[in-house]
Amino acid sequence: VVSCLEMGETERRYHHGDLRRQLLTAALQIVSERGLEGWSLRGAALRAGVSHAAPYHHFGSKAALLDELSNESWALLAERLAAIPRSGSPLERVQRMAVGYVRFALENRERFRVMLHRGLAGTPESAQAPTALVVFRVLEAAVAEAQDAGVARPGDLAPLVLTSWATMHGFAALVVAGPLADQAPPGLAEPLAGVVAETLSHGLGPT
Amino acid sequence: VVSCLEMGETERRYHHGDLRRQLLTAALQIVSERGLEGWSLRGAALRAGVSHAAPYHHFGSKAALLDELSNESWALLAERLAAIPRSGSPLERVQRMAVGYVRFALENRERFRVMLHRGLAGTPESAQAPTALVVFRVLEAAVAEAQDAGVARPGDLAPLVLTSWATMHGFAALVVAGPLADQAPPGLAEPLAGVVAETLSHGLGPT
DNA sequence: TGTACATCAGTGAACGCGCGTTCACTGATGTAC
DNA sequence: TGTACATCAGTGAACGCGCGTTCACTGATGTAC
Repeated sequence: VVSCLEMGETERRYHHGDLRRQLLTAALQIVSERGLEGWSLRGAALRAGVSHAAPYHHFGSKAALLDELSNESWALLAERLAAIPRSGSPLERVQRMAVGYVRFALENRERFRVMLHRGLAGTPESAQAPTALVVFRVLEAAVAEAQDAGVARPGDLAPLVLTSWATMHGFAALVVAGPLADQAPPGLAEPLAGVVAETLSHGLGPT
Repeated sequence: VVSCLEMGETERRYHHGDLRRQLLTAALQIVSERGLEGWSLRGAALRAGVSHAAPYHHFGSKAALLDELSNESWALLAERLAAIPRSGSPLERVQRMAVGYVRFALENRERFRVMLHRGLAGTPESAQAPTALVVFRVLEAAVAEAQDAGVARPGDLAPLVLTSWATMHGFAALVVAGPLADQAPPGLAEPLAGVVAETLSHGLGPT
């Protein structure tokens, strides 16, 4: 008997335990090719090489799959921001986080679009918020360190964190899925993110 | 013969010249009730009290109606920002623009959602960009005035404008259609926008 | 002022499509004895 | 080590729906003479 884990990537069919993952990446691919309106559960199943009813053994509904994709992406972004090393001033770290945020959005356009989409789609966005707030926590910790080091303005933490998040998120949104998309040469967005991050970090500094 | 203009609001049927407008507001209402996925051309026609084929005399397609709604909303926002009076320091005006931006998004949630949606939806967002960039121009002028007055950091204008736009847009997006929506008590968003705007304006200031 | 006519903005029937979801089924898997 | 059996993860047919869009039509409108 050959164990599941020893089977080749493509020859797995029954009970491979991988279909869930494959459906998620299939959905992501379709989104990147045909846009957010263009993807369907059936399409994802087809691309995963499986009947259109199969997804229902892994996801309760179309929306559930998209939610999972969104939550996973927020978590990925949070991980990435948290992994930014503590070298130099804590404010410089926040600055690097801003650039990392934008780079994440640029490198994972579909993921970022899905993340934005979930807030937009239904009125009950209850499922998304908790995961996305992990990003807030990561930023909060970084800004708090800057305050402790005396390089950020003292006082209420929340406004500083919100300004940081807003600036990163806004720039990413404008550039990846907003009016600034395809507006400038592709290589320009990241250096621009750099100077935007500088301006932000200047704004966080003491008076 | 009774002229079109003299007819009552509801009794207009043929050639009233108003259906275009009615379809737009109907679409907006449906979006606010059922979300962006929930609206349809047929639904808008129904709500406007007209057959489902009638819209095609005013809009080439479903997407065209949505584009018009988006462009109109961007223009509305730009107008509103431009109308903010020049009292006090030019930086304070930018600050008031940030608050106005967020307030616009909060007061016109559906419009703002449509604006965000157009960037997300199709890959060819060619139609949206030009109108949306009017907002950029308005901010650009305001920040330039601050530079001229010596209250904003001298040098490249673009990074300062982009940081401003990103911060306003990001905060609005987070609060109206993002993870922060329905996260805090409704009345909290606007004062928060105030302090975020302060932090932003501090960031624009000279070193 | 009256009449003929082009144009305009509606109507309603119809087409065709892809979709989400359900259901009874079947074959593979892993486990208890 | 074999065997019986519960469970699991697929299949394919089917349901029903609402949608965007097209088309031939018709009645209202405004205009040229």
